[in-house]
Amino acid sequence: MSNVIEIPFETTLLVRDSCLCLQVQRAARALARRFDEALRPLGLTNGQFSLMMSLNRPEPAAMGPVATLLAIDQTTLTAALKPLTRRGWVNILPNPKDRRARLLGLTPSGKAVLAAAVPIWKLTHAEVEARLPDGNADRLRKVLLALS
Amino acid sequence: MSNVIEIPFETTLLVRDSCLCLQVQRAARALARRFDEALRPLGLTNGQFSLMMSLNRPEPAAMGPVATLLAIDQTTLTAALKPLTRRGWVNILPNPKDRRARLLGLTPSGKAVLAAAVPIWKLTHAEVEARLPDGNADRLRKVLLALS
DNA sequence: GACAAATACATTGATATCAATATTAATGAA
DNA sequence: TTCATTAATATTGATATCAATGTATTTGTC
Repeated sequence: MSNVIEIPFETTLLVRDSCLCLQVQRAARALARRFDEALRPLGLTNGQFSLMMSLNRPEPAAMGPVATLLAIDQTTLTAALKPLTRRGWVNILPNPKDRRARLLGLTPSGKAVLAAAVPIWKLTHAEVEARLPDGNADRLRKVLLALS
Repeated sequence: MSNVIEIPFETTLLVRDSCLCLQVQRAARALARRFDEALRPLGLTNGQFSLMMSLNRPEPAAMGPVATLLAIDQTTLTAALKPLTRRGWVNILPNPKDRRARLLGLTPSGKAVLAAAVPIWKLTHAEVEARLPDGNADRLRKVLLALS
C-alpha cells in the first residue's frame, strides 16, 4: 500500500492567495531590488541606506537600539557594520560610560554618501508611492507597524 | 575649513516614519521570525514552507515560474533547493521536453513534512491576522500585490 | 541545415539573516 | 567584597539574496 500524504491543491492556492508572511516577503524583495538598483551608483543597498540613516543622530547610538529600530537581530547588525566600517563610512567607538558597549556614528565620507542618497531615495519612494491608490500609503504604514 | 555635509535630523525622522521600503523590510523580518519559530520543530523556515507549498501542484513545476511566483531571483531558487533536496524533501528531474529545464516536485517525505506544517501555518497565520483591525488583511494583501 | 539570438539554469562572490554560543563587563544580593 | 545574574556585543555555521557571469539548449531566420 502507498501511504503518501497528499496536500489538497486548494491548500496551496489558499496559502498563495492569503499568506501575509509570503506576501510581505515578496513585496520586501521587490522593493529591495528597486531601491538597490536606484542606489547602486553610490555603492549602497537599501539596507545599508536605512542603517546609515538611522545613525544620523545628534548623539552617537548604541547597537541595541539601532537593531531594535531596524527590527534586525543584534548579530545581523554586527555583520552589517563590517562593510560600512571597511569603506570608512561608519565608525565604531568605545563607550566610556560602559566598556561593553560601542558607539556608532557616521564619518564625514559616510555623511557625504548618505547625503547623495537622499534625493535618490526621495525620487524612488515617490515612484513607489505613486503606484498606490490615494491614502493607501498611510494605511499601509499603520498596518505594517502592527505586524512589526 | 570643515566641509562636512550634515544631513538634517528631520530627514532621518522622515525616512524612519515614511519609508515604505524600510517598513516592509521590518515587517518581513518580524513575520519571518515568527513563522520560523513556529515551524522550527519541523526543521522548516518560512521561506522553505512557501517554496515547498508552491511545488505542491498536479504537474511538476519548472524553475522559472516558481521563482516568479515567489518573487525571488532564479539563482536564489537554485540555492534554496539545495538543503531541500539534500534532506530528500524535493526532487529535481530532467524535463524530457526541454533538456535545459528541470522539473521540481515534492517527495513523499516532503509531502509529509509539508502536511505537518499546514496546521502550524494556519494557527500562526490566524494569530497574526488577529492583530490587524477587521478587514485590514484583505486591503493589505491588495496593496502588497501592487508593490510586488 | 547553419547560426545568431534568446532561453533555462548553474556557479561564484559579496552581503544579509538568524540560532547557538562565547566573551566581557556591569549589577545586585549576601 | 564576592559571586551569581544580567546585559552588550562578537563569533560561528547555515541558509537567503542578488549581480555578474558561464554553459547548455532551443528557437527563429536565412
